[in-house]
Amino acid sequence: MLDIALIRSKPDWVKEQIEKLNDEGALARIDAIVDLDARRRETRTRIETAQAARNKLNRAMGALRGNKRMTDGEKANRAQLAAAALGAEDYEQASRLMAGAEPATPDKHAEMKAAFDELIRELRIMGDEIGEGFRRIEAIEAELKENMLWLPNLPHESAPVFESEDDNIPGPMQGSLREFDFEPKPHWELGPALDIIDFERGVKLSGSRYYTLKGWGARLQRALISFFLDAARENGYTEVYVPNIVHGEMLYGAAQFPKFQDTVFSLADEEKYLIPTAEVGIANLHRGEILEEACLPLQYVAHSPCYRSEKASAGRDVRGIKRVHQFEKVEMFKFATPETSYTELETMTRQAEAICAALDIPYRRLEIVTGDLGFSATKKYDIEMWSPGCGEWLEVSSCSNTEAFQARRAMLRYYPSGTRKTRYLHTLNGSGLATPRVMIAIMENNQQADGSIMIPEALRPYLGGAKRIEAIKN
RNA sequence: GGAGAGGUGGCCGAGUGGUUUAAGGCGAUGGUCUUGAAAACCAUUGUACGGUUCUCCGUACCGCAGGUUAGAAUCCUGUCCUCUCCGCCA
Repeated sequence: MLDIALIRSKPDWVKEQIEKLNDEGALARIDAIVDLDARRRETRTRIETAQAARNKLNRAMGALRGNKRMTDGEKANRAQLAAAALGAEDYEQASRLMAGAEPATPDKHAEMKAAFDELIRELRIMGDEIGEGFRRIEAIEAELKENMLWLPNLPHESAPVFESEDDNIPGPMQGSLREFDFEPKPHWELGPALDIIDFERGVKLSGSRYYTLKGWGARLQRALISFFLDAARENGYTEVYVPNIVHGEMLYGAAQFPKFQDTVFSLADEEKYLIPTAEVGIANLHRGEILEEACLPLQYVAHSPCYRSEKASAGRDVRGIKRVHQFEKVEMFKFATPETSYTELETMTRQAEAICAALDIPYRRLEIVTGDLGFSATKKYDIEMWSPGCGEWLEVSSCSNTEAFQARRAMLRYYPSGTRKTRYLHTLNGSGLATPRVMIAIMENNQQADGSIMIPEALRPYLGGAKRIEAIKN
């Protein structure tokens, strides 16, 4: 979520920022938000003032009824006078009467019960009006929140302003392209040929976009996961294992919901969901807590399966394992102060690149332009590996700073050193890395003329020292 | 899955409808005292939102959500979670 105070104070500036994004409809929400916010504050101030008066009167009521120094006649008379004052909406006068501060005439004939009933009747009228007011505030705030939840994050000033993903700015390729003296095959041919990816049986089990890995395929994936986790740990990230099934609230916290609700799988008999990334769990780890600045930045890494329904991508990338409903990913995540978050983003991105370099696969960094930033990032870098079989660049990592966008939703805060004033943390996330696409890149780059695949040196310790996935002899 | 017990501030813990502030303790922070420290004593103590503007004031929050009441931590209903025992299970 954005800072409502920022929208309130600089609505036109916020609109200018949103115009840089490729997000139809977000702009119109700003005017609605400004209006709802003004109504919310006006109503809240008015109703809370009335509530303050009522609280005071209710306490005075108890004090009057229980007062041991007053005669019943005086109490009855005071109740009568107070009820009249309430009828005239003079709450101060009524309070003073009940507290015994104003003179009253003890009246032996006044009926205690009748007098108090009258007073209670006036208080009930007041209470009904206030109740109605709070219901109105709730409705306004629900609408305001709904609008806020649909509003994307604003781009950082350093994000290049262009329209779409076609304008993303590629950096120079790192590493060297393989030179093949044969036509390199795509992984959807290599996998079945080596009997390490079985598409048919995956489809038999679960339908399209599911697959099974077998033998070296399954082992290669497991090796990659271990390698990625070790690399992150060496960079100072604490390894965590998080639930793969979470409350919907966590998905709001990580800013998947409400906008991307239909990309997430939900459970049939519970209000819980399969995570689309381990980021969901990590981002909410410190939900509702207030951290001390001295422990920042907090760095976590987690491996998890990622479940994505991919409804919006029907028909795209239908061959192979580039876009599937279930895959494995190692996710890096940082909680940082606003002062350090952008240098932390650079560090994290370089760490993801270093993993690509260690695997000896040609890769490049893509600077994401404002029109392709997505919903929650202020600045983003993608890292792509070249796949000679598919003939395309594969996104294997995406590193983002969300500033306080997730922090406001999940209540992630810290006390700056020496103060007790809370501040929102900045959160950063980056894949490090995602397995199916890295496997594609390894298979397609390292394929040999005889059909075998060379295993990157960095992975060999995880595979019993094996150097190569041998072709099947016919 | 069955039975029982419970959920109150950073922590422990009191509080069964009201005479305006969730008692008390621990911890933490600041101060006094001291060469320094400890001890003792004094003071302070959460979060969000709104108003005010640098200091306060107000509202809400006692797991969560409803309800009863002029008034709820307290009574009622639902729900979630934790613990203990039993059953099942890797």
